[in-house]
Amino acid sequence: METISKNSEIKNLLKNGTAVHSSSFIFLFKKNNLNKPRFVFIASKKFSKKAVDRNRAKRLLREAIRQNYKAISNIPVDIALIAKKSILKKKSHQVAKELKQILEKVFGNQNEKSTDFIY
RNA sequence: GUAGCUUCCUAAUGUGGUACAGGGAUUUAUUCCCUGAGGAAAGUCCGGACUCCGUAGGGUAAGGAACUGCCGAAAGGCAGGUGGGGGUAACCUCACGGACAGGGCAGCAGAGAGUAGACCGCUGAUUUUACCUGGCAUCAAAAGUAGGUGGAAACACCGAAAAGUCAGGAGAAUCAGCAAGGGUGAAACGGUGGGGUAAGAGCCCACCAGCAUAGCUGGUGACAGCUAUGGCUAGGCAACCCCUUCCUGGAGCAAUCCCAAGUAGGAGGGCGUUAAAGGUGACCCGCCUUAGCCCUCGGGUAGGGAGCUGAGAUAAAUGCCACUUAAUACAGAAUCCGGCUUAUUGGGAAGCUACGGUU
RNA sequence: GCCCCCGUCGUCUAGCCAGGCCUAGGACACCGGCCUUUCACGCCGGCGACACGGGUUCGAAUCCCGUCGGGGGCA
Repeated sequence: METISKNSEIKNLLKNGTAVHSSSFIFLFKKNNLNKPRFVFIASKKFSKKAVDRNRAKRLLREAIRQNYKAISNIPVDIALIAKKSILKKKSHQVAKELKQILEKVFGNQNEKSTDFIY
């Protein structure tokens, strides 16, 4: 999976992306010009003072994406996942399940051809 | 055996899947191999390396350090010394130059809080008292007073008693001496005993504590022990200012250096020359302001690289699911080292202490 | 990551450097009472804090050390 590397692109995504809230994270997405998805995982210092907590939150989100990567591997979209505090109490499979529900809600069935309606 | 003290070690180079980062080999669909968080990586409390700014000498200011020895680049560590505090003990813990250089502080209480002080108290002298005890005297004085009688009144007559003196004691006042005792306080200018004295006091003496000086012994040293002599006693706070000795230039890898789009602007040169742009204005004239285009130059933004690593990223890698086990907690590298401090689980090692039992 | 600053009632603050008068003052808020037909204003009274743990000192909100929490700057 590919991450977004430029600071300006991330700021653009955070400013103009569409947000979907879940209990343990915020899902932000925006169409890009590539033919594959890109990701960014965010856990700020405000989220937790401890570096361990921030690292764990980002790993949980990355693991959730990895488990659901097949479903969105062809969709050209930039995705930001912003951690919420409650994610630290959850197991990895719970987070993956939450992400799966959101992906189905936003992008529909991955076999469906037209994803344009969401934009 | 139970309870405890001290000093340490260890974080599966675990197994099987499946992902991630860096490197290497092979190939250019790839596949394989190696390496990949900590004892605190943390707090950023110290010190150093490194880099830039400064010219770094001297002085001032500011900050820091301060018993001894060893190690160390320094912080700091280890061992020891002296003096406090805690624990039955093993042991733990705190402090460490100077208060005769100077300034400052000490509420309340208390007589007095700094070369201080006299409240109660102790002592002497003088004065005094209708006090007490004892001796002496029973004269004088008190007194012709109190009181009584007579009288209308003036007045006349009768007519006491205590308070005496000396000595001692007691009380009071004044003056002086004292600092032993009481009491206040966190703290009041050595302790005990004897002599001494009007009463007392290092006033004198003995012993003890402590101080200074000298000597000897032990120790590398801080210091300890012993002996002699001296003078009789010296208060607390420098984590208040301060004094003495020593140390410190400032900033920090988001430091710093290199490469370097686009846009705007700067400098130089050329072209252009009364056109153009902007403002005023509903519009025109008019008025005001400024430029335009091209080339070159360096500075420099986004971005990239170096700094940067036998972990070494730059939106930032160690994850997830099972298994075995005592293996969980605290917790995650961003320039690197050395410390300090704080957080913390399970297992293990060595030495030691107290209590109980057995031999 | 590196470097600074600050913690006092519910809130904003005074006191801190220069220790004792601090059982910590003031304003707003809150509670009760008075005033008013009632509310507001006003008056009176009450409740309420030195971030935490050690140390220095006779004595600490104040001085020293260590934790915890909050805020800011630097590309």
